[in-house]
Amino acid sequence: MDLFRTNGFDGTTMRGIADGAGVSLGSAYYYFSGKEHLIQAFYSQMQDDHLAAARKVLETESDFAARLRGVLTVWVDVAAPYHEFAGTFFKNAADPTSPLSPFSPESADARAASTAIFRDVVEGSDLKVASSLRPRLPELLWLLHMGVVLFWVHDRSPRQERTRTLVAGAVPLIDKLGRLSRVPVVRGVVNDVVALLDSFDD
Amino acid sequence: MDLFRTNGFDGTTMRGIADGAGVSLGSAYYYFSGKEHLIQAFYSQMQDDHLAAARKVLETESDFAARLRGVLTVWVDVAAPYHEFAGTFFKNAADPTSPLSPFSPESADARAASTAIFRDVVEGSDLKVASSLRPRLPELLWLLHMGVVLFWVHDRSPRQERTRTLVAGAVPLIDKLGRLSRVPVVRGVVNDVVALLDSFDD
DNA sequence: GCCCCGAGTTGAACGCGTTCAACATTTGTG
DNA sequence: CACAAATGTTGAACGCGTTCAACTCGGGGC
Repeated sequence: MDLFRTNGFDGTTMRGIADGAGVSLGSAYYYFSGKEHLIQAFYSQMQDDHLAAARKVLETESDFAARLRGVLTVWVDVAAPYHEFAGTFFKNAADPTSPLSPFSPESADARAASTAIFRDVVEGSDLKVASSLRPRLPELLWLLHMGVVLFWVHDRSPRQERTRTLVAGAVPLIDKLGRLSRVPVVRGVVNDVVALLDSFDD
Repeated sequence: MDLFRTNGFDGTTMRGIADGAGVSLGSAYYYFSGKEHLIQAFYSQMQDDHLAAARKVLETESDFAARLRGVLTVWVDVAAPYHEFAGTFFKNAADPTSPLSPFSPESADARAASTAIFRDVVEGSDLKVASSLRPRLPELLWLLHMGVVLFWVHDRSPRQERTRTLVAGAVPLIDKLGRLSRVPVVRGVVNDVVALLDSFDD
């Protein structure tokens, strides 16, 4: 971890890692199938930290907007230490053939765990949305989360303030949009959107 | 191009490229600063092809939905030959430190050219949207395009049919949403969204 | 005591992307 | 024409991720 933080992902060598761990190069490969595998460790560590931090938020907040904002903001906090080399980190995750991709079958568990957080965000709140939309909301919020992550990766502002501002600004809009989804004129389009999502469920 | 198509990005070696071109390894590096640079060639080639194909669509269609759908579908057509190794292609593009990232300063020109297509899509049509939204629409459609690209990269269906279905299904919704944006209740939220976008224009 | 098996360890070796000092060729100038 | 500067060209060399045949070693089975 120190090596990655100091030298970045590409700057850190397997030989350096082996040396640092006091083992030979070959032994490093005995325990980790490759350099990518080391990222997995980060990935699930971050996920666990986020889950724990999110739970704390969800214990204290009951308002939907506050819950959503809390969960998203807390992710920025948890991910902050890794921001510097998050680029090369997510570079590998963007490869659809990589098991690290958030859309890959191998990530299904992690994705489900993450979606569960957002299900909790919705279900523990008093949010009222169009009935057709409700069951789709957790995965849509997860997608929003992925969008925030993408923004965060490209965010060069100190302490990732821009990402925090984005979350603070976007969440009330999501909240409003949720309410709006029940208005008759809007509900029609919302139902269409949900129908489109359903059609991709094979 | 043949080599990339046959062996994928990682499977293609600079030595192989040099051999195939009948020059030495060193010469390959004289003309291309690195393997990444070769992707740039694809990138702009595809962009040019898309621009040309999009223009043809925009010459014949006047309805907004038809124009948008045409431009997006035509991209899938243009990109189809490269779909196999598009993964490793976009893997590098996802790195925010890479000049290949669609959000990087180096891609500003390409991004502007692409956004211009969508400006044409909007301005050449009879679309009526909330006045505040209109100037933002081109970049929002470009963002939609990036979403389609992301979906396309992960699309394993033959001939990328799923992506085409997505476009066919999503475009009418965008169209409806555009109309909806003028309805008083909705307009408020739309204005808020635009205000949020504006606030990130520093 | 002996043997063996499997878990753990090692560093040489491979192919890769990339760099670079040396060389070859073309172009411009007197 | 000469000859220097600019423009190409080359393959050896470097460091990297990764592989693998050879090795060490502890602890059962007889």
